[in-house]
Amino acid sequence: MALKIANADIARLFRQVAAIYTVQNVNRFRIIAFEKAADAIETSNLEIRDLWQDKRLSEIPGIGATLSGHLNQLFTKGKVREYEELFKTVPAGMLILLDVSGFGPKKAYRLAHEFNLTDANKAVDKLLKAAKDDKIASLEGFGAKSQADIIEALERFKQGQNKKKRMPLPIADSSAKLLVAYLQKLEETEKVEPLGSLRRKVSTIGDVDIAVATIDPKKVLDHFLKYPKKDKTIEIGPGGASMILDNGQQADLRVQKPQSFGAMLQYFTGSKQHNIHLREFALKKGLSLSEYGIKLLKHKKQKIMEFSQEEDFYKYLGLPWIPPELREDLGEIEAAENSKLPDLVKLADIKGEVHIHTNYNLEPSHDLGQNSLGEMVDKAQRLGYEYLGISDHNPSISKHTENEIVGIMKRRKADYEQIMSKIKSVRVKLFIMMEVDILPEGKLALPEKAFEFVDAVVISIHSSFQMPKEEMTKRVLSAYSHRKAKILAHPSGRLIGKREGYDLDWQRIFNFAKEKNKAIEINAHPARLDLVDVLVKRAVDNGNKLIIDTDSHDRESMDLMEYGISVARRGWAEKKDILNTLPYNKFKEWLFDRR
DNA sequence: GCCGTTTTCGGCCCGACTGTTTTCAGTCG
Repeated sequence: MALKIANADIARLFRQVAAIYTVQNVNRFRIIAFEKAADAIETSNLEIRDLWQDKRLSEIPGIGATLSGHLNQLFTKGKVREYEELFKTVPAGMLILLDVSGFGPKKAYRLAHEFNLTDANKAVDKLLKAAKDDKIASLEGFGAKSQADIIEALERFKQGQNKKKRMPLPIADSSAKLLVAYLQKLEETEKVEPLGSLRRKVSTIGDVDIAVATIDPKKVLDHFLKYPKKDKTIEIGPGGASMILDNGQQADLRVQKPQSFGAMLQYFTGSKQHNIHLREFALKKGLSLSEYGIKLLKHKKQKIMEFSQEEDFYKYLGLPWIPPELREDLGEIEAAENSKLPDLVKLADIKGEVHIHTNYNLEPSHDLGQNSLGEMVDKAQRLGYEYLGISDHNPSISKHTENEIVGIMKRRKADYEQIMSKIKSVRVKLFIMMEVDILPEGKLALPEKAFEFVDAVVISIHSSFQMPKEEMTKRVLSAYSHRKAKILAHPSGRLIGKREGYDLDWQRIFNFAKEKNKAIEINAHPARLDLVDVLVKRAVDNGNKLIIDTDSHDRESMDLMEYGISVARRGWAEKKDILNTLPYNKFKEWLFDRR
């Protein structure tokens, strides 16, 4: 059994080690190695302890033999012997100060040493008092301003204002779209693009970052700061500005002249690790990259080459343009070099979806949808879909007898068929399906006789989330084995920022699904975005078929398909990997396959 | 400490900003 240690805590530990090495002046590349590993762990969408259990630590770039050994100790014993020794060499307060913004290794050590901050719990208060007693300004290398900054940073830290919460992609993206539309209204705006994690379509976003290409930065900045949804301005500079929106999100704008917009876009899209790798790649070709463009190393005096298009920036390096969703340093640069970049699935490839709820009342154990079958079909038609599968939640098994449930199911099928026959000029074909709970013992919450009235079912877990991995895997596989269970919905059960996914042996799930021709769902619901991108990539590599659903409980939610597409693209999925890109006949063939 | 279709040894990204500085160190992204 692995001790439950979160990624954030492991990353923090590695950064503490890096900080101590920094003040000890050890080889700086060893320090960078710890920091790089911390970055990789912090941004990983998988729990490191799961990877450790599955012996997949080597998949995390930057974790080699030594750090694997350290993690081994950490998960089995709760601590790392080498680190314990290291921690004894510095005052304990130093490590706390590292969490305060503006404090790096040198400052944290210097002050912890100077004021003898050996008690971690009292370090912040003790240092704050020293600063207020005017004891820092007189130290060499410090001054009145830095003392005031320290006081402010420590007070903010005490109020717990250090950590900024990340929000689900769809939430940030809807703000970004409004802001982009607003910026486009200005004549001086030549181009607008989101930046950073927003452009890479990461599942969780910190700030809304946007770039504008313009010959008149001042005018664009003024326009930005007059945004009606602005709450307050944070800062203004010549190259950009930041504001807080009325929904509490932070929005940053960067302005750049059109002729060097491409290099800037590339730089601020990231990820950090992608950019570092790309610069190392460029160095070998004698080129130095920055947000301003490309320099030739042998002609130091030469003017920097500018790029208005990101495509040209990559092209100059001898690479095809790499889609932002792939820029995570997970092999995309090598793939680009060898012309092996995937042809990623697109929203326009989608021909239907099958995890849709209506307001048809079959007395389910979970929530009903808000719109009728007719309304949902109408929406599907407007989206240009060829087919729609209705997967209402199963009737509550505690409130009904088996015979009652069979009756409800029979009536629902008849009602749905009648409704469809009455809708004029309907092109969308209907699949009558159901989302069925996987009960704790691995049975499906639908009587066997009721399966006669569905084409296929989507199965999912809505209770008993805290089971050990082995039991949970058996539970899912048992339910998945039903001949009509074709789709495992929101497979990890995670709720972004609220609930971690449950423990599953993914390799076994994937292998089973592949063998039995079943699908793994990418659920596009804003709070879910589940399966996560890294597991999508693993499934794709494994040869699995996936399906992207919105899990809509109202017709507007069907527009959220694009976020499921984002997850699929981040998982390197192509059209051929996604079942609901198939035309109706092919899709039906798959849905009714009972191997 | 990590990593490898030019290396199992010898490399390892780039620049902005800030404060305390007369030329740079530390922090951040």
